[in-house]
Amino acid sequence: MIEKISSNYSFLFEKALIEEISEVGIIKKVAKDDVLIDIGNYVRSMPLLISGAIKILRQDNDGNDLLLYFLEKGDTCAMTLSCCLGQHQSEIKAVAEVDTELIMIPVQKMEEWTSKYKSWRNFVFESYHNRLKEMLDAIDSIAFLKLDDRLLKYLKDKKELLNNDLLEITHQQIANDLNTSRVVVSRLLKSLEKKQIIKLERNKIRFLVS
DNA sequence: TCATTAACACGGG
DNA sequence: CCCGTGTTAATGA
Repeated sequence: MIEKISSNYSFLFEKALIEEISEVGIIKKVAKDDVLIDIGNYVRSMPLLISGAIKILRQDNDGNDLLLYFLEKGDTCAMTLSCCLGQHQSEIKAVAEVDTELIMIPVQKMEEWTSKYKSWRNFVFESYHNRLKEMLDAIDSIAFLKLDDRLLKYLKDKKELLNNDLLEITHQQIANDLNTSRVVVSRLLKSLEKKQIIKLERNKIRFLVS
C-alpha cells in the first residue's frame, strides 16, 4: 500500500504522512459505472485516487445528469471535503468513469492532519483551487459555448483522460452527460465526421486529428 | 433558428 | 429480436 501511495503522492506528502495514510487508509476498488456517491449521501471518508478516473455529475429536479468534471489519479473530491467537515449531504453524484482504485481516509484523520502536516493543508487547498477552476471551466462551457463546441470539448477531454483516440461510448451516453437529446448528438457527431475530425462506428468514436 | 420529442427504417450482433 | 444509429416531421422556446 505504501508503494501505491508513494508512487502518486510522494511528491506532495512527507514520509510520515504517507505512513499514516497507509495505517488508516482502506484500499477500495470500484468498477466502471459504479456509483461512489449519490446526491443526498452523507460522506464519512475521503477518497484519494490511485488509478482510474471518476466523473462528477450534477443533477436537476427531474433526475437529469450534467457532467461537471473528472477526477484523476492524485486528485481528491472537494465536495467530499466540505461535506465531511460540515456533515452535509452530498450535492453531487460521483460515478467511476473507468475501473478505479482509491484510498479511503476516515474524516477524523483528515481533520487531524490539517493541523499536523503542512503538505496536507496545501494539498487540500490546492484541490479546492483546482476543482473550482474546473467548475468555472464547466460553467464557461455551458454558458458560452454552443452545443457543437461543447460536444467537441467533451470528446477531447475524454480522449485525453483515457489517453486513447478510440472512445467507446454511445450517442445516448454522451447526450446524458451533456444533458441534451440523442438526436442532436447524432447530428452533431455526423457533422464532425464530415469535417474529418472524427470517424463514427457503432458504439465507438475514433479521433482522426488531435 | 435551433433543440426536443416521437416515430421510423436500417443493420449488426 | 434488440439496440444503436441516422433521419424526418411536428412543435416549442
